[in-house]
Amino acid sequence: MYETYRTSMSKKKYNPTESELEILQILWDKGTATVREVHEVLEQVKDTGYTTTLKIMQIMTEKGLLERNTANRTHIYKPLLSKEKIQEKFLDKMLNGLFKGSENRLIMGALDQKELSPKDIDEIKEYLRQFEK
Amino acid sequence: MYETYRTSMSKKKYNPTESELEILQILWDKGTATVREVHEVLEQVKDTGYTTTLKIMQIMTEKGLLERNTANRTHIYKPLLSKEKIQEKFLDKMLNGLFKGSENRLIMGALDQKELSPKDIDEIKEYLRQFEK
DNA sequence: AATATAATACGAAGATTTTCGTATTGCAAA
DNA sequence: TTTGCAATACGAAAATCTTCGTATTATATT
Repeated sequence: MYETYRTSMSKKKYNPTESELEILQILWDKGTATVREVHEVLEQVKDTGYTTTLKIMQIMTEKGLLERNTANRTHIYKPLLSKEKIQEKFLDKMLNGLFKGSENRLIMGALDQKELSPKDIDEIKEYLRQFEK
Repeated sequence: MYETYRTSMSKKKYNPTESELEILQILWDKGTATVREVHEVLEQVKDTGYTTTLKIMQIMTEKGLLERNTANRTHIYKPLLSKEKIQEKFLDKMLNGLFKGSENRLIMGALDQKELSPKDIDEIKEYLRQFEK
């Protein structure tokens, strides 16, 4: 009933592609969804066909990024990796790549670009405290 | 003497690929370099052939990512986009993509992952001040 | 029951990126 | 000058990612 091909990808850390990431974000948001549901959100942002979305989600399942319930004719998909996990992975890549040696530029850049709420600011200040000596 | 093909890519914001990014980072570091020099750094990290590096750098020049001085037989390459510009672009992508809605998780994640020096911390604290109303 | 609708499966074409082999040529050393 | 090495040019294969058309089948509608 539940499928999750993971043949030969067990350990290999898998990097979602651009398209896969878009789909993951929709699934994280919804928790669980059918291809149709994902596609309806996707096509508002991107000009793409239904079978394209389907195909990518099928491939993602093969890769072990998604799991699907095939009990009914209309399959229901669920992400296998948490948003937090993937965020961490990408962040790590940035810090050890593009921002290596200028890590705090990433932090300040983020502070610049986003209007953070006073609450966010406080949260960050509080968070900073733990690093002082 | 100086080449920079920019045919038909004038406005199109160009996204460096994974491999291109690796090369850019070496060039930002060195300021200017030959293919050989770039390749010698690259192959310490990655199993790759000389002509592969050459080819990619040639393509990058066509794309307008690099400029090369062909006065001598051994060409000298230089990045055309600043590290800061690209950093900003990627950061922007993260904030509007993966981290949309949880922007401060990016900041806190960055604080976690890197051991920031006390100097960095102070800098960030100082920087934060400007956002408090 | 017949027909229409909607879903999956799947192969293959397209597009992009990456890798590599080979040809050509400049330059230095013998 | 001849030989050998190092550099570029370039095409094409390989690999990966994306898109799409078509076939098949389950479910709903009439």
